[in-house]
Amino acid sequence: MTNDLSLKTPIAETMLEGLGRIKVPKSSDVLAERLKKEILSDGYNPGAALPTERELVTTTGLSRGSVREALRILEAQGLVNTRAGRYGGTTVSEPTADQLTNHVNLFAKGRSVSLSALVEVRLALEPMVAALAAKRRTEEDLSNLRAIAERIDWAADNDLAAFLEENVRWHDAIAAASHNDLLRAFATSVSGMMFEASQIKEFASPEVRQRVRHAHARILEAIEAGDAELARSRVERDVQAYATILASTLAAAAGVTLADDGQASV
Amino acid sequence: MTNDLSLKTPIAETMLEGLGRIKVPKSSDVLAERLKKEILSDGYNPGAALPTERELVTTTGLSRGSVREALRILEAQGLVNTRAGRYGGTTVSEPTADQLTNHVNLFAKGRSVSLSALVEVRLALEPMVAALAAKRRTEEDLSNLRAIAERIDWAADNDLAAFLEENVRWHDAIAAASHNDLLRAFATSVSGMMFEASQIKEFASPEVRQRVRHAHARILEAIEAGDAELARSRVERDVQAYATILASTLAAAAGVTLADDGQASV
DNA sequence: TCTTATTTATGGTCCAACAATTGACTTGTC
DNA sequence: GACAAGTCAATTGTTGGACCATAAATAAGA
Repeated sequence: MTNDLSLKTPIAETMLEGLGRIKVPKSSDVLAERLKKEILSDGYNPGAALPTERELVTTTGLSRGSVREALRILEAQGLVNTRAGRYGGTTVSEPTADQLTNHVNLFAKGRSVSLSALVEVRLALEPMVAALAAKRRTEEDLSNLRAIAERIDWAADNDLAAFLEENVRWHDAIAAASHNDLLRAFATSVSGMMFEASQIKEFASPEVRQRVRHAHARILEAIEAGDAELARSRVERDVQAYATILASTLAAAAGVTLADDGQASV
Repeated sequence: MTNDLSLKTPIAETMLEGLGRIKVPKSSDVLAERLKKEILSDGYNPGAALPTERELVTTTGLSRGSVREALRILEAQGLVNTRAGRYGGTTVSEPTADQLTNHVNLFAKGRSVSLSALVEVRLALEPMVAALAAKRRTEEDLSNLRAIAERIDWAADNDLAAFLEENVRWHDAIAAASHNDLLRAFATSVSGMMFEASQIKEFASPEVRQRVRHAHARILEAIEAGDAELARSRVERDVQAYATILASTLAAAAGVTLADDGQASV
C-alpha cells in the first residue's frame, strides 16, 4: 500500500478476493458432524451400535479425548446413548420430546420471550391440538383424560400443588390425543412454560380453579363427542380467558402489563 | 429367598425397600448441569465470561478432560461459546433460532413425522403468524417482503432453485414480521422441513409457481393493509391448497397417500 | 438347578505435556 | 507521531498413556 516495489501486497490483495474470515473447526466438531450425517442418512436405526471409542481413535487418527468430546456433542443432541461395561458402547437413539422441550425452554429463556408472546403461540397451537384430539382420540385417551379430570376435581379443594401438576398433565394428555408428535411437543413445551410462570404468582385463586374445572369439563365433552370445531372454539376461548386472568393478576401484583409491548417474560 | 438362616438376604431386602436402579451420573454431566443452572438463574448476561478450564479444574477437582466434556455439552445446547487464545475462554451466549430449528429437525427426522402431521402444524402456526404480521409489520418488514416477492417473480420463470430458495425466505420474512421470536422459530422450522420435502419431488410445476405468486400477492396485500383477519384466512387457504397439491403430486409420483394414515415422512 | 465368582471388553477418569491461537504489548522504522 | 512487524503470555486445542469402574457373558461351585 506504500511501496510499489513490494511484491507481497498486491499478491495478498489478489488472494483476499472474496475471502472472509477463515474458521478452523475443532476436530471434535468435524467428527461429530460426520457421525451425525452418517446416522441420519444411512439406515442407522435406533439401537444400532456405533464403533467403540478406541475403534474411532484408530480409524480417525484423533485422540481419544477428541473422540469423546464428539460423542458428548451427539449425546447432547439426543442422537446417541452410551453405556459402560462390556457389550456396552455408543448406540443410536431418537431424540425425545423432553429433550426438544428442554431446548425450546432454553431458547425462550435466553430470548426473554414475553408472556404475551407465549400466549400467542399457545393460541395458535392448542385449538388445533383440541380439534385433532376430537377427531382421533382413542378410548385410552379418553379414560386418561377422565382420570386426570377427577384428580383435578379432588385436588382443586385440597392440594394446590397437585392441582397445578395435574393441570400440566391434562394439557399433555390432550396433546397426546392429537396423535401428532411434533404438535404435541410444541404445545407441551409452551403450556409448560406458561404454567411455570403462573406458579410463581399467587395465581390459582378458588374462582380461577373453579373456572378451570368448568372449562375442562366443556372441552372434554367436545372431545368425547368428536366435535372438532366445538373443541377448537372452546379451547380458544379458554386460552383467551386464561391469558386475560393471568394478565390482570400480574398487573395487580406487580404493575406489570401484558399488553402488546409488555415486559413480563419467562 | 431360599434360606431362612441366611443373614444377608433379609437385611438386603430391607435396604432395597423402594430402591430402584441406582444411576451413577457422569462427572461431566453433573458439571454441565451445575453450570447450566448457574448460567440460567444468576445474572449471567450473554457475553459474560465463565471461569477458564483450568480454574474449573481446580475448583471442581475434576480432570481437564471432564471439564472440557461438560463445556462441549453446554456448547451443543447453545449456552456458551469458546474462543482460543489469550483473552479467549468460555462466554455465555443465547441459543439461536437456527440451533432450535436444528433440534426440531432432528426430532422430526427421528420420529419420522409424517407430511400430513407437518401440514397440521403449519396450519396451526402460519395463519397466526400472518395475523400478527399484519398487525405489527414495520416499514422495513414490508420492504423486505416486497423485495423477496420481486425476486420470486423473476425466478419463477428463470431459475427454479432460486425460486424455491426465495420461497423459504418469504415465509421467514413474514414470520419475522410477526415479531414473536418463538412463533417465528417454530414456523420457520416447520415450513423449512416442508419445502425440503417438496424439493425432492418434481413439484414446482409452472402452474404451481403461478399459483404461489398469486397467493403471495394477496397475502402481502392483506399484510400491507394491516388486516389481520384477512391475512389469517388467506394464509390458511394457501396452506390448505399447498397441502392438497403436494398430496396429489406425491400420490401421482409414488402412490403415496397423505391421508390421515399416510406414511410419507420427512 | 441355582448361586457365585471370574473374566474381559467397554466407557469413565485422570495426569502431564505440547501445539495452536490470539490479543496485548513492545520494538523498530520512517 | 504513526505505522508496521515482531514478541509475549494466557488460553483453548490436541495428544498419549495409564488406570479405574461397569456390566454382561461365562465358568466354577454348591
